[in-house]
Amino acid sequence: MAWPSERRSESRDRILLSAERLFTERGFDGVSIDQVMQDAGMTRGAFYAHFKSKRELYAEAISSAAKRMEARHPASTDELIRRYLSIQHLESKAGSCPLAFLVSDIGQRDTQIRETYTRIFNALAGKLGGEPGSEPDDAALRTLVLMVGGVAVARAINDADLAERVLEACREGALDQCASSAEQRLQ
Amino acid sequence: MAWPSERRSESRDRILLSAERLFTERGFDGVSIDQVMQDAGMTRGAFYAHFKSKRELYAEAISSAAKRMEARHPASTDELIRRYLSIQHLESKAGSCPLAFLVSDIGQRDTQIRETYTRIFNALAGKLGGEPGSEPDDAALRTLVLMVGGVAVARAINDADLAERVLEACREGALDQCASSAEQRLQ
DNA sequence: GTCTATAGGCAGATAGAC
DNA sequence: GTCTATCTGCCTATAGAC
Repeated sequence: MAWPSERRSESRDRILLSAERLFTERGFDGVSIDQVMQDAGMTRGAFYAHFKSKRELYAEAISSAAKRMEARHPASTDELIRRYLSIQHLESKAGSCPLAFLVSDIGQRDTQIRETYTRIFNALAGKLGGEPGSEPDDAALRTLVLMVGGVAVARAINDADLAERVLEACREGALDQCASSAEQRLQ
Repeated sequence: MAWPSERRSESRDRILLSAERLFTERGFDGVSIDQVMQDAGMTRGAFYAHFKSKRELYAEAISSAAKRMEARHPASTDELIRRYLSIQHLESKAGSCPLAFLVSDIGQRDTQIRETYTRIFNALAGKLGGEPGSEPDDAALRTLVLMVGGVAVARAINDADLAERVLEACREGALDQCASSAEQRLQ
């Protein structure tokens, strides 16, 4: 969902870009408006000329980060799974998926933010299986949980070898599930 | 791992119990020491007679919450999966699993806290498959990611029906995986 | 050990000059 | 639109009375 009636200034876009990166990396409480504005090359006072509140910025940043990811999605589902469940994604400082990086941050936020998260989740699940436009099927939900959960867990644990093994195990599981689900659809 | 050399006062246990519930529900930044102490029936000043810092309390609370869960684990793996991936677990105000509820909170914390999380993760993974004492196998890692990820995602999304469907899809996947993994071990 | 009081810092949001 | 300055409130942590 876009906000077509709103003007997009260059400053606004710079704030949003900084917010995407910082919020995804550190969560809502881990980032101050001051830090976002400094990263964007401005001072605090200018913030409220572009956004109503920190919460509004957070919701827009998550939505914008998801759109940016979507724009770079590979054509093949297999390739998407491989890139998502990779060390590169885990360690990326930009372009990370808010579904995984913020999954346990969202439950504490307000309705608008949780709606944004749910919309993004549904969109990605729809890409992974089921008829487009209708509800995603169970296999797609499982695959997406393996992707989101795998990245979230690998980021939490403090053991690089175990993190790699988690990513690999989930990658195999997700690819298997996708293959057998596509097979079933051909029957 | 316990701290056997430390005395356990009744007050200390009450603080810890409140911290388990509040931190698991709202995360590190979502809870103040004031709130924990009020919940435990004391005032702020008494806190530092029992814990060195908020971070220390957080680490101990996560560890303690995991131990409390473990003590109530059912004998059967299937039953564990069913209870973990249930609405009751999702909505429980106490006895929830910090692995799922805090998964994307942990990456922002210090080494001690991340080590605690990793240790708990390994312990639960070991219960789900592989030889006891050695490293958990890939199927166990996948099963645990489905459980942790399923609960985390279901908590994040703002759609009760979809949350139920996510839990159910993960439950089926985890039970299937467990069954076929046990089968393989018998061969 | 528990209390009240407070130090010292940082946060979100606003006001008004330019 | 962007700046500096400030209001207001909450936080962690400590000091000192009891």
